Amino acid sequence: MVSEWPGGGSLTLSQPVICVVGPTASGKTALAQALAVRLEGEVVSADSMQIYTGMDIGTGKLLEQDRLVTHHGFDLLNPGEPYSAALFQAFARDAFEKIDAKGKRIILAGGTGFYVRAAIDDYDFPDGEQVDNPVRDACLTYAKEHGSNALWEQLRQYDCESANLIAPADTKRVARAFELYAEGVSYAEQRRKLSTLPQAVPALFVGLSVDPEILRHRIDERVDQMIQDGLVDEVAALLDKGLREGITAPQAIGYKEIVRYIDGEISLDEAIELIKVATHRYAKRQRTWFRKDKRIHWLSADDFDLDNLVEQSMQIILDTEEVSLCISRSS
RNA sequence: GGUCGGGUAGCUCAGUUGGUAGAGCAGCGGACUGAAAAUCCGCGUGCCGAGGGUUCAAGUCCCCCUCCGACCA
Repeated sequence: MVSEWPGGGSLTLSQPVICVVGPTASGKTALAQALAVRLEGEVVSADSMQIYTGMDIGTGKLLEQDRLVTHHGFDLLNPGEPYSAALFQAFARDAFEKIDAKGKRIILAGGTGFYVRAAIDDYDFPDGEQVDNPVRDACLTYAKEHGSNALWEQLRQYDCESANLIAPADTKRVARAFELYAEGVSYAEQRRKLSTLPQAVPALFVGLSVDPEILRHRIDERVDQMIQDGLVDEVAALLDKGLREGITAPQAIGYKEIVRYIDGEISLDEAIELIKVATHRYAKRQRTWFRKDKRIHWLSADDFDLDNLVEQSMQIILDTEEVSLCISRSS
């Protein structure tokens, strides 16, 4: 029964999803796989960039020959195709049910906080155009011609409450609020539900935390390693596969900078420096995002000791399930 | 050795006719319901290279020392 597990949930699973979260370069990939091996499970990757075919080195995707268990969420699309949190939600839940039906454990490994929440929590994405939304295009065109402030003023005319929740310069959200308005949905109403959003899927969370200074060094080394591993060639190959035409993929750190280098806009050294800085900032945003989620059990990964982290994670998993059993017996 | 630049926030630099300093980047904090590795919001005390002098008042003018760069020997 679903309600036996923390958070309850509307998706019926025999065991809770184990979510491994944390900033980039914290070791999520390794820990998730180790746990999957230990628990006879499969890994679902909640990563907005690893879903793209051919984006391997720059996304830190686990190499095919290194995969010891089945991984889901890799290589779903070509870099020219757009994607969204709503699409990931559907994909992830479908994967959850299939893995669970096989009697296997589900490990969700995610650096994309929004995707993790979309998969686990009860986010309700209204029906509508998944991609290439005409309302969005109209908004972006309007903002381009009249400025982002003018677009925001327009939103205020139609949906004042939502407009007040969004910064005028945050064009993406202003446009999104317009899309929702066109579908008869209030952005403000959606936002209001956020704080009390229930879980839709039974889950428990393990987070890897790394001292910011240590993580920064680790990131720098990882970026240098990516260059040595052939990131430039990888990006060059992707240009022939529509990387420029995409909406989501060209935003990836490590890719947009190398494209500028290939275009002769900046030197390779400048590109490498930009990648490092962008990754530090990304890690910072991930820290902020996950920090506020009180469900997460944090483990220190300052000095990455996989066996130790697996043991600590197992303890958290066992403890949580014991508590759940007690609750279900007493109720 | 000489001449000219320059030494101001972690970095790159602004600093008007002398009134004890401010931008960008980084960093830090935050937001986040269909692009999220995206988008956006907030946070700026630092012996103004050292010492001395002029002045009510010096990052700003004068002297001297020191370091870096360029040029001339």
